[in-house]
Amino acid sequence: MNDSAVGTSSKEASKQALPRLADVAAHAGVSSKTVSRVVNNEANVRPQVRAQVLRSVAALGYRPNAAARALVTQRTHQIGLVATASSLYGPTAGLFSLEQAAWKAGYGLTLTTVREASEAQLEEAIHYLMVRGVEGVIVSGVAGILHLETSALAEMPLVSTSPITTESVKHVLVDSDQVAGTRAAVRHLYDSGHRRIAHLAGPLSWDSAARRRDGWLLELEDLGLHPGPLLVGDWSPKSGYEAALTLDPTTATAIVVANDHMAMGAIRAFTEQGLHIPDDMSVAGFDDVPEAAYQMVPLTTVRQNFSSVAERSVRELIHLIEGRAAEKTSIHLPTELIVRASTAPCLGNPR
Amino acid sequence: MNDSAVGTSSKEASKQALPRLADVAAHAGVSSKTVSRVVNNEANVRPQVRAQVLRSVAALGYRPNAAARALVTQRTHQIGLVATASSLYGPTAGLFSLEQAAWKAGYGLTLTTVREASEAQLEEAIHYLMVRGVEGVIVSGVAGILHLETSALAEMPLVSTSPITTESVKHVLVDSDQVAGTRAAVRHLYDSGHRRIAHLAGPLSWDSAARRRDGWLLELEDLGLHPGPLLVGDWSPKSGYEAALTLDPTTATAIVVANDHMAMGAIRAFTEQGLHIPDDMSVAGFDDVPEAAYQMVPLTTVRQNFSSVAERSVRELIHLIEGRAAEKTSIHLPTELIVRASTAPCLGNPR
DNA sequence: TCGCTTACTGACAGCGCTGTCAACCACGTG
DNA sequence: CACGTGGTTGACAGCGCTGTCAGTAAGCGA
Repeated sequence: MNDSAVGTSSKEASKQALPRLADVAAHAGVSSKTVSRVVNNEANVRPQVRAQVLRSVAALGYRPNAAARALVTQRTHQIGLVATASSLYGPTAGLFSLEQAAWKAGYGLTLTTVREASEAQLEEAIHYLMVRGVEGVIVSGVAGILHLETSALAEMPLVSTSPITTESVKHVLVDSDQVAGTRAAVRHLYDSGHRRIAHLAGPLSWDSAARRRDGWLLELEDLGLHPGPLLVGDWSPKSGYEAALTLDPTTATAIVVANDHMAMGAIRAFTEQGLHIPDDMSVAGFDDVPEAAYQMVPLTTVRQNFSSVAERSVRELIHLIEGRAAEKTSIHLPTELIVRASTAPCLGNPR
Repeated sequence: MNDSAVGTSSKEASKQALPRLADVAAHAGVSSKTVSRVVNNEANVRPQVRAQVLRSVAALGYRPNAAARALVTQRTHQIGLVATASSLYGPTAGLFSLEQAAWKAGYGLTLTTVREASEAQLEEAIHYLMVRGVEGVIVSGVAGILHLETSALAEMPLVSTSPITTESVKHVLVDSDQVAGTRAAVRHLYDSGHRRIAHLAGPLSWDSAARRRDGWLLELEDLGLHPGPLLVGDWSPKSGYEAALTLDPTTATAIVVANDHMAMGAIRAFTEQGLHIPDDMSVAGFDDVPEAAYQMVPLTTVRQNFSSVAERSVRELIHLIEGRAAEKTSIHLPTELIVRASTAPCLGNPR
């Protein structure tokens, strides 16, 4: 076996010049097509030939060229992710699960971000990914109800967390069941005797914020209760703190907060005002961030299973990419109420 | 202007068949090379020809094929990111800044994760990215001191947060100055009268955990103090809680914790044991997560500027990709001590 | 007027790979 | 012994784009 064999046939010396299929073929004494067969694990190659090719591949350190392969097969095995550029826990938590799920399915993940969730930015992001050759797109943690109608997008498989209106049939929504989540929180507070239940919502331009508020509203209605005060924050602990400061404590005995970080800010604000949590005010969060259980007052919250959402998103997207029609266009995964110490039975008399 | 013009010259009907350069060329009545010039914004094209081509590009909705372009230019303008698959705040926080910085520089970001930070997994991840055609790799939030010696990797530009030993000169380390961070926290406690200062470290297989511990040790040494107890957690609030439970409160009046989430768990544990924060025990964290300021006891902490680290990482990587030699092989960005309410002057008599 | 420079344009090859198809070989089988 | 038959292999074209280089037209000074 010759020892210096990498590179193009004739001349070539210093440049690294990655080995190509032809180099492996020459080294193994077969045609490049046969090497291609081995590399792609196709049938109908004699075992000993396959072994020899494999040896040459290892000897030369051959790695297939993705661009060349993509060019001829018209497949890139890349999926694109559009995320909002924020380090909010929610959008972030599913990210690595997304990558792992894609990886298991043989797809790579190209990431891009939008600063705000406008139609224009989203379309730009998707175009950016299309130029990059992705075969499908996941839109995660983007705010509102977006309408996309560029015809080029209509053929692009799309899975999103927010309802996006498209002309495409290749579009599925996968998310936690936000409505059921806040409904469960409200019901829990009701069962503990609370009758005046406030809500601290996320920015209502976000669909998930609006849906959590809807759950609060719907459950109150079913229970025959008038809604308590509605406050609005921006998901940040700071906004939770500031919003809670504006709440008149006589108007509510409990509050359902749209995420854990705002709930932490709110608890801080209530405490500063001399309210005791949970005796004077019950507080429920949403997300179950890792530190929720280890707060000074461990937080009652609605746990989202971000990795399930991520895995399901990838699964549905790959179905779309492979041409299988979606069974449902909208999938809501269950949430779980985790009762800890920030909620307690209502001490006052239920009105 | 004709209205139905997309597709290959002769036959073709139903299939979408994205327009190619040649289609645009035919539509505009020029050669495909001229279209290429316009699309790539090269000089020496008559303004009116350029305008006509641009009109045809828009009319057909042409988008260049990245694979074909990459094949001929040998450039993919993709960079790869290797991250550990955890939703730790630190590794996650810089992610979007990384993407934005790459985007501004004209590069795409391909993400991959490793479950644990072994040499084998890292090499596999980098190979995965190489097959995907990335021109450089950023390794973020990966634990220990890794040694890579595969010759193929030696040519791959690499920026990492942890010290990775390679034979490559194309390798730069960019990170927050961890040592200075904990030194500042220790110094702050010393200045408040504390003389017995404990440390709750992250998993010491992580280089950043080890360096934070070193900062604690070094500053104590400079101050002529004996180190207080050393506890070890795994970055999670839970581990902080459990570790703090094992601390004998008579052996320390203050503790420097290696991240905010463990600090939260520790505060919870101290409180359960009847210790008052900060009067009975001062606690300092690390990271400045958004909710740190809004805890029941707002957390004194060391703020890392994750977006600076991310931007600098991308900048250095692109320098390496473009062949400029690195000026420094190791860059430490400053941290900032944020004093809040979880640390206070020592009440007991300084030994 | 010629020669020379400059601005612009297009023909053509080929990046590294895979799909198609024909060729080949070793087996039975009629 | 001629003839399939199925397993195995390689020649060749071409995916969509860009680099090279030659060619054409226009401008300009002598």
